[in-house]
Amino acid sequence: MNLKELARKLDLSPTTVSRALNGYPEVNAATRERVAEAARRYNYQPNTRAIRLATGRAMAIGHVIPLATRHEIVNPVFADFIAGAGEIYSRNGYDMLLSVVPDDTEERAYRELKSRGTVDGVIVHGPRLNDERIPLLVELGIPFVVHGRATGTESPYAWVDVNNRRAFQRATEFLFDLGHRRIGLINGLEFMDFAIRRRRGYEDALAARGIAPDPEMMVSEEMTEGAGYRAARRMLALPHPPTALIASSMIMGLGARRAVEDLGMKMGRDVSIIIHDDELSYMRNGEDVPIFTATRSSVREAGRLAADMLLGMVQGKLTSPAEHLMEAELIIGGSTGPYRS
Amino acid sequence: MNLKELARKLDLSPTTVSRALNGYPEVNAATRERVAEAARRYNYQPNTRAIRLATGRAMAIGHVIPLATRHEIVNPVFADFIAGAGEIYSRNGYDMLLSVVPDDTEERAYRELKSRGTVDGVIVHGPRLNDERIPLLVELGIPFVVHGRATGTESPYAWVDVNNRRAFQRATEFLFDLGHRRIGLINGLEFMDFAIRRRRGYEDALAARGIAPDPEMMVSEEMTEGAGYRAARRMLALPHPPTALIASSMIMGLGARRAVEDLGMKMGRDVSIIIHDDELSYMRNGEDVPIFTATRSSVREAGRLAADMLLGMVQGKLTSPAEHLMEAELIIGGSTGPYRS
DNA sequence: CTGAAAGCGCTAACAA
DNA sequence: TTGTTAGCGCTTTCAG
Repeated sequence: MNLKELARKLDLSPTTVSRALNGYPEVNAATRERVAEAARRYNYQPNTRAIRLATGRAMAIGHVIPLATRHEIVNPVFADFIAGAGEIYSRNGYDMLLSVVPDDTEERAYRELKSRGTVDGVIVHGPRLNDERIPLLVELGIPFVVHGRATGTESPYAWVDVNNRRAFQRATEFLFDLGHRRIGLINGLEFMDFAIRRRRGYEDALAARGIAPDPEMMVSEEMTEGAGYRAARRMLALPHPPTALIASSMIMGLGARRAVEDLGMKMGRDVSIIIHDDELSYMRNGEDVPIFTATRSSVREAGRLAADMLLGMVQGKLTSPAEHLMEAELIIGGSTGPYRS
Repeated sequence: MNLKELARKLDLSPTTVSRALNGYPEVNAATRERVAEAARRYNYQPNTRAIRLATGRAMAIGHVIPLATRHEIVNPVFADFIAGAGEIYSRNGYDMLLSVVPDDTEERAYRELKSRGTVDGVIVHGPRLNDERIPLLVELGIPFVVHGRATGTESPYAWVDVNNRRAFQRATEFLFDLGHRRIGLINGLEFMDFAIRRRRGYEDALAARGIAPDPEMMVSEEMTEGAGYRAARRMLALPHPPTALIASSMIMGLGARRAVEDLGMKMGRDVSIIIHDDELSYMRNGEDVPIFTATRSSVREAGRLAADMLLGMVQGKLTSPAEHLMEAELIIGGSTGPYRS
């Protein structure tokens, strides 16, 4: 059943039916009702391909994941973020396009996205230090929102992020309060923006206690289990080993735990580990309190928020994200870009 | 730059240009070269929206993730699978659509996919026991490939899977060989097909040793860290506790390790844990040998394979996946569906 | 308030 | 080997 057929059944022109269905004000209320009823009866579904061609909009948002950051997908944060964004898209009739692009092809990928018109906007995942994608997207005129931030970029852009710095500062302080004095950091690669911020939080906490950061206590590696394993092993084998570790991701943390095991040490006695993004790190005395990082529901809200912002930009009816930010304590959204209140 | 403009520059009809660019045989070689050259010079990119409307194809494949299975995304296997599939899509000019759909809306979601024509085919993730999606997709006539299998479904369908049964059988045997006699299974929810197969592998190994499965040694829960934690705690607190655990996912395994820690036990002495999908479970004496499960590269190959099969179905030029299967030892692909050799 | 007509940018018969 | 002519199913002026 397409528009023309439906119109014929109703003895109306396709134009009127289209207008009725799309909520144009000039349609007679009775007519509109009749149209709506018929659309329901015949289970009319507009053909998206035709809409896209006619309007010139793609009705789709791209989520671009650099292959190098593929591991990002494995992050629970990513799943929740995507789920949140997906909600907003489907509510608004948009599709979500996932592209995993090889790092060396990234620029071309964005240019094609633009010239072929497959998406109306993009969510940028895994921002890096001085991320070149941001000026590129600005230049191309593709609306975008960054999941995270890109230190060093001076182009204005919209972003949604969690407070990585504070999370690691708090985690470090927490360990200090427990009596630890030598704390190792097992971090992701420090060209990733979040990793930089996490390190800063860790160092801030050290500084507050008047402790100078020790290079041997800080590892920056790819976020894999193997890297976490090797990092922990190395640190724990030092003449003056750490008594606690902070791991920057679930998967690195798993590796670190495994290293402790292989070294014949005992968790909690010989060494303690705090894992960022670890669900159980939220719990204190059995209560589900977020201690160090964003909760699952707030990450999901971040996804909704980012999608919301982006659709606003795409459709030209922008709103300030400010009120959302109040709701989700751990999420710092913001924009120096095109937002109006 | 669109087709018409390009044609005008070349003093040719849009038809000829289209044919030249799309490799139709009837075009003069010289003309084709001239066209290709011009397309390059003017950086001509065909408008996907127009192609889609004109051909009636969506040029897109949907990956549908039930919200209940959202956690699937967090699985490293998912990331690799997606990355593999994505390769094939982009090589063939297809887009990858990700839809995370609420469980109660799933049927409607598929019907819409069909009637709005947003995708040409679908990859079904997280198949369940007697999965109703399979007959539905067959009924709707949407080409699909299942990532995994659905026990109990008698409609024929194409699928790509890893050998979950064998993986868990081997893991269990491995623990037996190490001297363990009481082994706990921390499994995902057993309406998920993979969880059923894993349990079967575990039970097969027990049976081979003449050991009857003990219900107290088998937990089936949502694949979260909290569930893994609680399951391990409960089992380890039993009067006759297990000396080893097999966890069905990284995230459950992390929870289990945490439980061991909280109970003041020592990994490797008081209890051993094998985690499925755990990168380090591949390593034996430092050598990178897959022991229990699929390797990252074979999962990626599975994604490629599934995408390949699906595109074949979609485009009507089907080929048998048999040869791929030889390459990737741990992947069992197959189809009782529309494949010809 | 409703309709006629043109057009979005491509593809695919059918002619030449 | 190339061109002419209709569409694909919708939206969007412009008239009425």
